[in-house]
Amino acid sequence: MAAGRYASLKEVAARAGVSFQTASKVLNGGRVRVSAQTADRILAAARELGYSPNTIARSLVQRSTCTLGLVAGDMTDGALAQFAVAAEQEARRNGHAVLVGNLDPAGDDGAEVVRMLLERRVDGVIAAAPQLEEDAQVAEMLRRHVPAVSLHHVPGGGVPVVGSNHRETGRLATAHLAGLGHRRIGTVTGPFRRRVVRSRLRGHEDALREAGLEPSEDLVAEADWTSGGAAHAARLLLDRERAVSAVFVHSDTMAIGVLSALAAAGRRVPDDVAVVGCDDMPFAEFLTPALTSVRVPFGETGEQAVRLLLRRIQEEPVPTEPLLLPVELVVRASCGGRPGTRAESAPAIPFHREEDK
Amino acid sequence: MAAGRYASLKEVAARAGVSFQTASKVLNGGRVRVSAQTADRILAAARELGYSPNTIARSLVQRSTCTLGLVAGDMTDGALAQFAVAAEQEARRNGHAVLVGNLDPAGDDGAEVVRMLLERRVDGVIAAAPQLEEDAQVAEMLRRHVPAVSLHHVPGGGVPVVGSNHRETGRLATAHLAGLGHRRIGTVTGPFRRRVVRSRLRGHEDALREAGLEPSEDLVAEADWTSGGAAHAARLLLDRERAVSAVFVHSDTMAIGVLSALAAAGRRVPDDVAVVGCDDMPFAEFLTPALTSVRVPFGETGEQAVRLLLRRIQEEPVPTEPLLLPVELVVRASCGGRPGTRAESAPAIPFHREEDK
DNA sequence: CGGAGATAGGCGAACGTTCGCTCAAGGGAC
DNA sequence: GTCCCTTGAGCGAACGTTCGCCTATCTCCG
Repeated sequence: MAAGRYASLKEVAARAGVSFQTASKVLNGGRVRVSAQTADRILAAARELGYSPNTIARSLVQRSTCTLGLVAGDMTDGALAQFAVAAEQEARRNGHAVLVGNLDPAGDDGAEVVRMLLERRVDGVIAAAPQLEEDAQVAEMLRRHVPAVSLHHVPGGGVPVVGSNHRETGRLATAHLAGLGHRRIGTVTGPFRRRVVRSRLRGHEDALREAGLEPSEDLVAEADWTSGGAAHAARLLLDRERAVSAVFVHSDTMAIGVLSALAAAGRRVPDDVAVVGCDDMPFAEFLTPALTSVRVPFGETGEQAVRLLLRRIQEEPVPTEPLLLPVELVVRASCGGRPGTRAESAPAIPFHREEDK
Repeated sequence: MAAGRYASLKEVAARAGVSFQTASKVLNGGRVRVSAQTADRILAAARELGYSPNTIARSLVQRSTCTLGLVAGDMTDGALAQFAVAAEQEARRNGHAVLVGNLDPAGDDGAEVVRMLLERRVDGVIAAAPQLEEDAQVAEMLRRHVPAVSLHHVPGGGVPVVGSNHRETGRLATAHLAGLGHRRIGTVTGPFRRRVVRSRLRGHEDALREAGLEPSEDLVAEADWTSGGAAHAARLLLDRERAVSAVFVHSDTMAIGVLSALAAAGRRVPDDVAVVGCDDMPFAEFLTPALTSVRVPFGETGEQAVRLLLRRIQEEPVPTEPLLLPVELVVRASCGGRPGTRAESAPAIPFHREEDK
């Protein structure tokens, strides 16, 4: 019941008959000059007492907690969860723990969350909360006080960005639809105030123009990343433009809502309307019909973010341009194309243009 | 670039012309006897230097980190993510941070993750990883070293359990299907080795018997919580028992796979086969057809888990029986019932029978 | 005018480490 | 037999707090 007290170095040392500093060298220090005998005695004593190093004390003297902070936007979104899990595991492989702060949906508590992390003296911060991409106060805190990396834009810069190629994501999806002969291609987007949304929209328009089509506001419907919001937006889109024959949706979760709205409107997918999502969540393949989607490497992004952050913490030089991982189109039944084919985004990492991210 | 060093109490005190202990009292201590003048000077100095208390040092002397550890199974599962976010926010409201460790899918690194948390001297641990429900080593670590609460069974007990009423979940879903007149009711489950699965299955069988039906192994298909696994299991189920007219699926994510398999087999939902899921994920309402589901209060569970853990940390007495939150059936189109109605699980919290959880 | 009590603030110790310096003993080379 | 070097281990200091106790000054009362 009462949590057993932890044995300290002093207790271990006493039991082994050495000074606690010597015990420290054996148990936690690296290379030291101690006789094998003494070392064995110390190790035995530690084992018997169940010694567990107190990293708090260690942090104090070493001025490093081996802990990273993760500022998370909406973790219930599968995409961010994939990122976060991969990031934590990569951090742990490198001896670091991860302290998580989940923002409220509006992101109003960004400064509070970052302050919490700073007071706990995290060695670095990963910002993964698009709600904060225009938050100058948080940006300033990250710039001034702690090494950081971000999944999204940080006002004023100074924080390396890791992510995927959002513009290419939009381009890939819509180019595929255009390539199938669609002329009236709509899109259901996330909130316009998010840069990721504007980037994907730009890619979407790139693809339209490449196909000789003119972007039209009537074919764009803004939603809020939820299935419900997307269903509503899709209804608006169908009302405005009955001739729409294809839709690019900014996330697979929203695609669920779009499919729902199309079914309710009596449009068959893909016969009447083709649909392409993005993220390529695990469930996408099992929607009805199976959803064509642009795969975004969230897990790999999480690992890269941690690696970059650890390098920054070591004060190694890090690239200043955003590191954008490539995305790939996974074709399935929902667009009426030939399922099974994949189109990878051409360029390798890293990308260099700010407007891509 | 170089992370600015943090100002210490000594520096603040020097600037304000007081001893650092006095500064400590004003800045971090509670009620102290200090003149308003002095306090102002200290506060001003702290503001000017951007003082941020070093909670590491505080933790060392107070022997409390105000940090909780969360051992997470599969965070990419929306249900656990809801739990984790609510738990973290509740912890933060109470001045605690949350350190997360994500298990590998097999859960083989449970002891390693818990050790990492213990070395960081978390004040308590929340176990939310069904992979560990038979892990005696982890159970022993939790029991001996730190206050803990668990979302699942812990071998040997001694760790309070918080969760929802899984047996009732199964009962509610299947009773609804039976009430609609179905006689051949199948179920696609999670892995049998998970207690939650066996509990839900027991509830399912309860409902069958209450309706005068005899449970049959042929109507049970085991899956792995994924859409793909569920699709496969559903195909097996249809092969074994072509007469099945209703299916209870152990999660909404798996229900996606079941709907997919039914569509592929040419069975219409709900006309040919009725489907009920559980979890009531946000997307459930927007599947085609809208999915009837048993709502499980993951967020509330997370909050309760944290409250219980904090009480345990304060050494307040906590109930020894599992705290099981009620679930409710949300009826939608997929079962062919009358959408919009809800059936709440009758009993209030807490439940007392071990086999319920 | 003396003493008690309140008020403001200082001071030493402790928390559990790491780090670098010191010191004793032993061994080999001359 | 002396000197030096290596090896093994001890020791003090520091990291930035909190906590309890101590002290100096002031106020008020008899």
